[in-house]
Amino acid sequence: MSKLDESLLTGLPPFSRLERGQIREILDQALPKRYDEGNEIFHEGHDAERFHLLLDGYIRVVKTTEGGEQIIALHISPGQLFGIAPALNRDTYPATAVAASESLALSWPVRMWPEFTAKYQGFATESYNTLGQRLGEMQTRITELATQAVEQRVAAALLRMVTQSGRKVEEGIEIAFPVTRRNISEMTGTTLHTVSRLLSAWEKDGIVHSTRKHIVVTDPHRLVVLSGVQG
Amino acid sequence: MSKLDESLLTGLPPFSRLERGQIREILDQALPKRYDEGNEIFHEGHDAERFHLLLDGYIRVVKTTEGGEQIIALHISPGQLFGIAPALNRDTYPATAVAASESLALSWPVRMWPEFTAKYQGFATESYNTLGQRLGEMQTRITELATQAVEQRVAAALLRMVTQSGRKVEEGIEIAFPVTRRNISEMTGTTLHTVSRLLSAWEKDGIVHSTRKHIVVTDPHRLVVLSGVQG
DNA sequence: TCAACTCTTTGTCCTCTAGCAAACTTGCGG
DNA sequence: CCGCAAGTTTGCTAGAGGACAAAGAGTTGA
Repeated sequence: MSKLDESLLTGLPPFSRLERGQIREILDQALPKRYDEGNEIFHEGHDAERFHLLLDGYIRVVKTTEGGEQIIALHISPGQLFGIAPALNRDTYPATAVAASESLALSWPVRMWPEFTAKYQGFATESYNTLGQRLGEMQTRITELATQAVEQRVAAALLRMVTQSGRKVEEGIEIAFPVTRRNISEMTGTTLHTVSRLLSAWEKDGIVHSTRKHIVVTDPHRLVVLSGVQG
Repeated sequence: MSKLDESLLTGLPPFSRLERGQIREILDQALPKRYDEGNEIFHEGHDAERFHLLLDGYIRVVKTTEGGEQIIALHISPGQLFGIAPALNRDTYPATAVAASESLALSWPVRMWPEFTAKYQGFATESYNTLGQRLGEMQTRITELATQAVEQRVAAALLRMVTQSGRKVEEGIEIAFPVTRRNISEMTGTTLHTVSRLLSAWEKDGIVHSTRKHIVVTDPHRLVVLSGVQG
């Protein structure tokens, strides 16, 4: 296997404060792996053997209820750590990670986590920052689910995806990974039927343009209004 | 001010691995404070100047939406840290903390957080454990809100409070701090009206006995069934 | 090129529960 | 002891959105 290039990690928050030599060390111990769309990176309840860093693609972190319904806990974008159970002293993964599109990730054995945090100044700090942000996002979702109507939640979910992974195209801003109506319903706690109706209505109003697994937001501003954010 | 007794901290998870001398040091720097029911400990958005440990009583951590609605993010029981913004490198409190009953808490300036985690072996570990648990609880609530009906959510909320703070009385198990119908609605994303109707129905079925601000669960098992947990 | 899937759209029905309104109860402060 | 505020109960109504059903469209693979 050829050596990984150091530029992969330079500039990513968890590693931004490290020196070249340190990054070299870290990379030499990383296991890179490619995942096709739909492939699992790890599974809920299984032993947390490795922690991961997404280099390219998108990951959905999913939880399955006793009733068999799925809900999407989190979207991971390139540059983010995920499956960081060791940071919380957990020994199993609390959810399942699935590639939303073809993805490339590095991973390390969990036993290296203490070493990373102790040895590399700033790694722990950045990791706990990330954790804090996720805690905040979850809080936001709880609030939304508890107080907002379905339409607002779906609008907010689209905006979140656009913000996190929007790529500009001529019509507007496109969500950079495949999303189905069902996926959106799993993010917002509704049914795919309702999501479909909403998207159809918004399409008619010229707010979005959507095809199969593919959504372009043509009028982000009106979506913001729909999401119910006070100015 | 007389010295605080060391036994206050001995046995609490964050400090369980410390020696007497260390506990003495920590206590000497703590500021104890009493709060009446309804008093604020800290307010959302304000500078996070101190982190806190609840010794006695119960704390509600509350978030207010733009629309003015409140939702209860978290309940804190004696022995738990709260307002630990510094652990996540935040410099403002993400939510408001209010005493649910008369409470006693210690607090320390946030600048001591790095010292605590560095100096006292196990403090950081235990703190991040706590954080992991809270993350898990939030995940559970998101799942509930997204997939369960109101009745199941209210049943689950009651059970959670009973588990966290249940005290045995002759009729059954009593929630150890004052709770209003409105409070429960703020935990479950419904209205106080609906909660009132549910409690009335359950009272009729002999599952709970409730008075003003006060709830006793007389048949926990049937409540578990209502909450929809699969066996 | 056909078959099987997966994803999407649309229609209809019906339940749950939010919203509104009003009365009642309890407890506290003056 | 009274009056007021906070908390609770209950009735009524309308509407959102879930459940079910069925058909259409796009993709994949044999």
